[in-house]
Amino acid sequence: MRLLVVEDEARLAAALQRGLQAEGFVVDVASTGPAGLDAARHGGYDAMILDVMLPGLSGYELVRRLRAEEHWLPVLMLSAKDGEYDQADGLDCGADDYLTKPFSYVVLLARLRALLRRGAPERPAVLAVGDLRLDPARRRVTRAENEIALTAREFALLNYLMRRPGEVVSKTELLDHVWEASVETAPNAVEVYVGYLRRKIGRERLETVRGAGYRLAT
Amino acid sequence: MRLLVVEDEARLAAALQRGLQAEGFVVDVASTGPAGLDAARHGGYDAMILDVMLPGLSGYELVRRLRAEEHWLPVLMLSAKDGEYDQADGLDCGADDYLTKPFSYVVLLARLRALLRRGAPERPAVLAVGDLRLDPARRRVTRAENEIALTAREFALLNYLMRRPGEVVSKTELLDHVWEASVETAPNAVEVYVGYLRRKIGRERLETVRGAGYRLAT
DNA sequence: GTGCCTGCTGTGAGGGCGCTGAGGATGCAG
DNA sequence: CTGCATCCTCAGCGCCCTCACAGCAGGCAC
Repeated sequence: MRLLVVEDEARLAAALQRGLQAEGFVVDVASTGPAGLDAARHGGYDAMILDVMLPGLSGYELVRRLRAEEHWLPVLMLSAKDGEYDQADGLDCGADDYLTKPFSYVVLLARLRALLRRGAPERPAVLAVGDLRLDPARRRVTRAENEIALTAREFALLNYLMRRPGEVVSKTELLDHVWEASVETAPNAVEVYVGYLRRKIGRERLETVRGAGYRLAT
Repeated sequence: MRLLVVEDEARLAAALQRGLQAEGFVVDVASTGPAGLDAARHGGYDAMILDVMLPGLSGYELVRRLRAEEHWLPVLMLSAKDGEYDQADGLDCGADDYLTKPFSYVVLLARLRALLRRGAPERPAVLAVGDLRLDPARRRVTRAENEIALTAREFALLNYLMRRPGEVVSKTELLDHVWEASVETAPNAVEVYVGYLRRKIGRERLETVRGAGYRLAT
C-alpha cells in the first residue's frame, strides 16, 4: 500500500511518515502544493493524506484540480479547526474524508484504513476461462479486456457454462437450469442462444458435441 | 477515560456520576441541552451519555448538531420508552447506542464499555463514486461540487446504491432495503424513483440492466 | 450419391419489461 | 383551511428480448 503525505510542517510530516511506515505502508512526502499535485498525478498511490494549508497551492485547490482531471484517488484531508477554512469546504471540493487538527493518531489510522478498504473493494467472485471473465455481481463479461454486452438469457447461459468449463453440458440440462422449469421450452431455444453467444464470445469458444451437448473450451 | 453525562433529572445525574466515578471514569455532568452541546464540542470526552428529554435542546437535536459539526464522539442515548420519541429516531439522528428507561445500571455499564472499546467510530464520512459525493451524516449530496437536493426516498435509494458501486442491484433487493419491509410496495415504485434520481444525478450514472436490476456506474 | 438426422440461423410475432406523465393520498407549514 | 412537497399507484407506450418456425447445411450410414 503506497501513501502520499502532503504536509509542509516538517515535524508533523516526519511523524506521519514514521508512524505509517511502522504500519507497513510505503510513504512518500511532498511539502508543497504543486509538488503534491504532481506526485498524486503520476505516483500510483492508494491514498493521499493532505493538509489544507500548503505553500503554493491550498489543499482544496489541489483536490479540485485532481478531480477535474478525473483522478479519483482517495483523499483524507487534514484541516485546522479554526481559521477561515472549514470542513464543509473540504468535502465539497472532493475530499473523501477529513480530520480536524489536532487529531488522534489512532483515529487517523482507522479512517485511513476505512478509506483504503472502500477504495479497493475485493471481489474474488469472478469466473475466468481463458481470456473470458464473468463477474456475477457486476453482471459484466469481458473478453481480453473488452466488455461484452449480453442479454439476461445469454448471461445466464454463459454463467452456467463457465461453472463447468471443459465439460459437456446437455441441452436438457441447460433447459432445466437456465430456463424456468415451469414452462415448456423447445430445445431449439438452446441452439438459438448458443448461436447468439458464439457471435459475441467467439465461435471457437463454444464447441458442439453432436448428440451430447455443448462444451466451453478451456 | 472521560465521560460526559447530559441529564436534567438531578437525582439520576448524581447517581450516574457517583457510580461511574467508582468505576474509575472521570465524569462531568451537564443539565441542559445547550450546556451539553457546548461541553461535548470542547471537552475531549471519550463518550457521552445523553438523555433525550432535555431543557433547551432535545437529545436528538444535540446529536444531530454534533454530527453536523463532524464530532464523532460515541453517544449512548437514554430514551423514555413511552411518549412520542422512539429508538429508531435516536439511531437515525446519529447516536451509537440507546437504552430505554428504566435501565439496569449493569447493562448501562456493559453498553458503555462496548462503545468505548469500539472507540472513535470510523464513520464513512463520505461515499464517493466518480464525481458524486454523498455524506450520510449531513444528508448532503454533491455532484462536481454542486449540491443536489434529494427527497428522503431518493436519498435512501442513492445511499444504498453508492455502497455497492458497479454492482447490479435487483429491484427486490432495493424494495427490501430502501422501502419498509412491512408494507407491500409495487416494484414499479423503484422504477419511478430511479427515474427521479436520474434526472438529478445524471441519466448516464444509473444504468438499467434489463431483467436484473440497476447499476451505479463507477 | 441418396436419405436421414442433428444442429444452425434468418425472420418475425408476441409479450415482458421498463419508462413516464398524471393524479390521488398523505403529511406538514403557514 | 390552503398550499405545497412527497410518496406511490396506475395506465399507456415503446422497445428489446424471447422463442417458434422453417429452410438450410453438414455429418453419417448405406
